[in-house]
Amino acid sequence: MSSSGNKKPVFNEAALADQLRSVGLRPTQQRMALADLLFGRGNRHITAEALYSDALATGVNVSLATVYNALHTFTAKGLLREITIDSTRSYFDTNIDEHHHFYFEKSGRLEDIDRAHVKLTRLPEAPDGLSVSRIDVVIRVDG
Amino acid sequence: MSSSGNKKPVFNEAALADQLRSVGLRPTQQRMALADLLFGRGNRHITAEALYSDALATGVNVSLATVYNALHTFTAKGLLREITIDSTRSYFDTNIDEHHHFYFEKSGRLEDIDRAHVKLTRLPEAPDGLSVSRIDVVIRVDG
DNA sequence: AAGCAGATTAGAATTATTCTAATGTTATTG
DNA sequence: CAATAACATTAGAATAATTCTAATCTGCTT
Repeated sequence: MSSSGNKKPVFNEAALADQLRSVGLRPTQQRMALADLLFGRGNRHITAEALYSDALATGVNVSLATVYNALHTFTAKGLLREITIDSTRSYFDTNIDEHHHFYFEKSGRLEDIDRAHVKLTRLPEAPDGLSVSRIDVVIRVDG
Repeated sequence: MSSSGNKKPVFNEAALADQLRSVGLRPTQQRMALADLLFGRGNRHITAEALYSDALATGVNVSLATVYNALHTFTAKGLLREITIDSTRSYFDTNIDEHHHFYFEKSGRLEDIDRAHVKLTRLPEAPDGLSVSRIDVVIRVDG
């Protein structure tokens, strides 16, 4: 499957494998295939189900449970960022730089907004000496 | 149940009923009781399950389905605002003024941030002449 | 008071996700 | 380069949150 599959990886295999190893993950067949789908074709905002469909469509042999495992593991290792829009829509964003989002309510699509375009001022202190782990800004538009 | 129940409403019944009627909703027993729990004791960030427990605890006879119905109806009528933090945590906020939130990751609690404390500048245009229906800012703190 | 639209209900159904425990794969070690 | 241990994958069951269904009930209008 790896060298003669019907969809060759967009990224160099060795580089992908190294990226996984560098965060302490074994470059298994499934992770390699999913990582290629995720990172090999520009930034994506993708749901678990959609990635699973993508994988099946490209002939990758993987179970839905593994897709969830991989997405959560990648997120925990900082390779992805999870964006929850509502209780039935959770996206994994391959752009891990600090940035924000437009959310198109009709299509359910997300679009990145560069951090330079949103400035937060007079931000209150995190109470009690706690530290801020993340700031999410979602701009919902009605289209 | 309404006038001699073991928990009297904090709000004046007639005023609550008028509030419901003014948005086109019948002031039924269940809605009145839920509205009182929601609006009769200061701003709240509450989940459907928690409101259901509250209702049972105060002797209100209501089903979980009705709690969901009421929360969604109230939200659609603009009496509540729904805040989704992650796929398993959806809160209904009785504060419908424009404002933002701290989210305490350990406790799962939300806390309001007044709009005056967050300033968004250089906000990009909504694409295509679409209009912005809402902006959510969530600041996650690790405590 | 009657009738109807709207509301409520219990329980089944659905959806997204996680768990379980058996099997398979990768990396290491000698 | 075989044995092994640790990690990963899998199918299917289980769970959790929410929604649906269809029967019953209640508030409002006449």
